[in-house]
Amino acid sequence: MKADSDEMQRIPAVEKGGTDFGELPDLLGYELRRAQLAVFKHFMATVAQEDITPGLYGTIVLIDRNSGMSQSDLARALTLDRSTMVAVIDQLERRGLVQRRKDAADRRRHALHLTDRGRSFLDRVRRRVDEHEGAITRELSDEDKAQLFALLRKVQRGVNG
Amino acid sequence: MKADSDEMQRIPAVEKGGTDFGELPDLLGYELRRAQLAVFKHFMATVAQEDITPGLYGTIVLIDRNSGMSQSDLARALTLDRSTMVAVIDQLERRGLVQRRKDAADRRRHALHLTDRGRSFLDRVRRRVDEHEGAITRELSDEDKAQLFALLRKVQRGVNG
DNA sequence: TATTGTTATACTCTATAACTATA
DNA sequence: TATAGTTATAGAGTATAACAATA
Repeated sequence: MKADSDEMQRIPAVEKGGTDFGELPDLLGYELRRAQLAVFKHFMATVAQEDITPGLYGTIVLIDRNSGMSQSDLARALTLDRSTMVAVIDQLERRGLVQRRKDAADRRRHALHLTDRGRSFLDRVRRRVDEHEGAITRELSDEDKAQLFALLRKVQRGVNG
Repeated sequence: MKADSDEMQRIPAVEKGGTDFGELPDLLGYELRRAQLAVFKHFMATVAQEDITPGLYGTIVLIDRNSGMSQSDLARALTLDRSTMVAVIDQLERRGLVQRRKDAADRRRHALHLTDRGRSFLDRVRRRVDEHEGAITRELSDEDKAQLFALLRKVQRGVNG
């Protein structure tokens, strides 16, 4: 099951030769996709100088909070295959943000740690991400925000549960 | 901070060796992503017999509503490159759902139309999609739904506007 | 010149299968 | 046997660049 692609979008009132091709139905999936895409784009613009993606950011946050966790732990936490983590950690290590350390107790494992540089990178990026978060929710009151989070979780409960 | 607070997003409770690696911060992007992923998965499961994706469904809906539109029109409506549409329409034509017709007025254009089979396919799938929509919103009251759509659009306005 | 459809190409993200080294 | 990390490979979805036909 893949193809979690970025193709589901509502029609941005496309005017071409005066023609408007209308919108897709009022489907929750469409609206979620659109919102998510817009937020993703904004994230990327806000942290452009740092060369990082939401996924990479999440990875670093997780390693910071769970120093010593293994790549497989991380893969499970992110619902990714462990083979997928390899290139991710490769990249972060190449950039000097993360370090793989042989786990003494279980030598199959790579204990993951942020480097000093990784920590200061995280601090810096976190400020940007906070800025981003403030910007994308600027139209929302505190109550709106709470409502939105609650509703999104309700949807997830409905879909899964 | 954290614990199983209702307001924190949980990483798929990864218990491995009794270890829980915690959660990512309460970021709207994460929550949107998770909800969207869950909904996408549910869509795919619901229409599994029909071999269609949300993107393909949207394409067919659009062609149905705008018979005769060109591939470029469609690309603009979906915010995709027109080169990307080629393979999409190829597939739908191969499956006998869509037809390319030379536009008499402008012979560069391919006027797109659903075939009879395409229309009955759409009818069939639409029933499934409605079913899907009902299922994923089953935890939501009508008011909740209206709220959620409104909030998602508010976010988009905040991000773009 | 500009636009439509097309091809060739490439990039990102992800998965599966199979290998190795451990356990 | 089972697990951790790795590699090779594949597939989906997308974009860019360039070209022929047409406007």
